[in-house]
Amino acid sequence: MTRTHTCGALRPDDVGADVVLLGWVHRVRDLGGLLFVDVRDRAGVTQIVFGNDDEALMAKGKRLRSEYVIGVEGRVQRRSAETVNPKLETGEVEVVVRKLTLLNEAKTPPFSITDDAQVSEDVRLKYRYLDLRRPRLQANIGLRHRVMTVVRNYFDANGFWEIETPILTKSTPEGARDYLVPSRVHPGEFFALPQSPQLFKQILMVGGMDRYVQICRCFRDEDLRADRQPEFTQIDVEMSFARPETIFGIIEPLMREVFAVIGKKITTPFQRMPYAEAMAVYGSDKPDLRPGMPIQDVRELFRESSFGVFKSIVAEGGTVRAIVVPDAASYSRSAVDGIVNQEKAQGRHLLWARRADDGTMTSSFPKAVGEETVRQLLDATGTEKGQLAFVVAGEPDTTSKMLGQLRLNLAKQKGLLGNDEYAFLWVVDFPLLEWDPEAKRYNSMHHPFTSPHDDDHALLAKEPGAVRAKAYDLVLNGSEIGGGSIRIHDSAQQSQIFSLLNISKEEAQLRFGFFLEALEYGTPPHGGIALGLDRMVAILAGESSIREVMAFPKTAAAIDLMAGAPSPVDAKQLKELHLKI
RNA sequence: GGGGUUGUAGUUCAGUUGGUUAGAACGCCGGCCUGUCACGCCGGAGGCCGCGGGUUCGAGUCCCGUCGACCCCGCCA
Repeated sequence: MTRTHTCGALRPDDVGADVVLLGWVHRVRDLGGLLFVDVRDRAGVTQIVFGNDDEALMAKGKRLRSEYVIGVEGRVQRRSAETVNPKLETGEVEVVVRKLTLLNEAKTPPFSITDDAQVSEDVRLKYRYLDLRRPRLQANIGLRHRVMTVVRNYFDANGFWEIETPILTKSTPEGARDYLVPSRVHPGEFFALPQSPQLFKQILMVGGMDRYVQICRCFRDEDLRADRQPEFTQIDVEMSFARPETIFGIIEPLMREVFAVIGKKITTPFQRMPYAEAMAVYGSDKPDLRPGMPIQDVRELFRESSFGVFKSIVAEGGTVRAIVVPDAASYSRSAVDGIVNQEKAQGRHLLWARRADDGTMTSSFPKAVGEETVRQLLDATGTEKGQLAFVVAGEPDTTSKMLGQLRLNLAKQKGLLGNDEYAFLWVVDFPLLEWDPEAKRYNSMHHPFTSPHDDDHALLAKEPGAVRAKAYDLVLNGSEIGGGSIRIHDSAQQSQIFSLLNISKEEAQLRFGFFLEALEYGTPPHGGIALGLDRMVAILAGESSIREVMAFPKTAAAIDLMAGAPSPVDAKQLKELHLKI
């Protein structure tokens, strides 16, 4: 039996044709002398009909159950006007069965193969092969494929070569925890799975490959989240002779093409925002611009104010910050108190002030502060009638982070995170280094191969913490979907950075010696970026977890519920690998 | 590592102040039914109440522990 059409293909034009459909029994409707079966495949659902003129055939049809795999030979027939099903793409026709072949039986599935079936995620993950049959995942996985195809074609058209890099590679114990693979041949030694092909792609630039791209799997042994899996897929990009603008100029049109896959037009160039501004105004290095509500600094109002608490915080170098909630008329006093109490439970003190629709001011500021100060605050923050301002005082960093979280929570509650809105943003000018107070030393914010900003070279010796990096993150709707940098191509500068990071020559040699040596053989200036494919596709699909766009994701405990991995192994295997548990 | 939500039939859930035989819907099985499409109607089966311990005359319900799922913080150069 050879398939002539998919189950989503037949239309009135096909009436009279003899066709063969292959697929799964989606639903059976047995009316006694008449039997309808919906046959489903990746493309859709088609109704087939058994009449009782052929008793043997009817009897065979009546034995069909959900998810049996069948082949159907028959003639396409137009449905009468009353029996057309407008919910089906193929609903104007049906196939009158002439021959039925049972290709395979199926156990009764634990959940029905429809999107409306409510199933807990552990059941879905255990029976992932059934979950994958459902329209939602079929659509998501199909979308993922189309995005990957667009990406490959785009980079090919722009002169990039897709080059594979090793999966078994060298552990570089900075950054995330490595997944290790023991070497059988070399007792006591290990490969690591790549956290990203960082060094290899840079060496490809040394190797004159000029433009590299790879849709590659990366591995990080860290705790999971809705947007983090231990293995995930990056669109990894590296270009010789690149400046940040070169990278933006390649990625922005790519995003246009990717979003065209779901029929969305996005505007380029994307907004750019220095890291410092993102932190101050949105309390995050990956701000979601959709809900508005920027954080405002109102410290000057309180420098000489009658509000002693705020005044002394400002005097000690702290700050006072606020966000204004629009359309807050619906917020009852108890709702506002609820928000304040929630913050209080986390040890954070939140004040508020509002203007009612009639202009009346109310606030949680102490009486002694006075109405005039509250009015100034509302004026300064632009809080209009029907709006509400939340205010917090303290260290700049803490206040911003707190208000940043609050604004996201409020936005979520108020439904301000439009699912059809795409707010792209380049966050630029990241600090090169961040101070680790415990270890009392600097760490790379991005990675140790990131080039310092041209204007900040002089600061390297004097004030390393103030040096900006030529690093950039691509942020979409509050999700970090990519990050990259221009790299150091000069081995002397690379050594300088290592010494700032307190990595000794010997240590650097041990960890990245091969890479440092490569830098000495005529390395072109270069830079790149890595985009998180899973996160990108999740946003395109409107999913809140990347598990919904991966065929075989792991649980929050990093377990594959279907395959049952990880699992113990034979003593023999351990012995060969020179391992003892 | 920490915080929160959660676990009862195949699935999703209900289950009162601790009290007879643990319910519903869908699914499943059987019967009837010639225009259904979430077919309908009639009947039936189906439970280690996650697991272990404790309190109690008595535990799905209370207590302790443990395991799994999800979300968040830490972590993720």
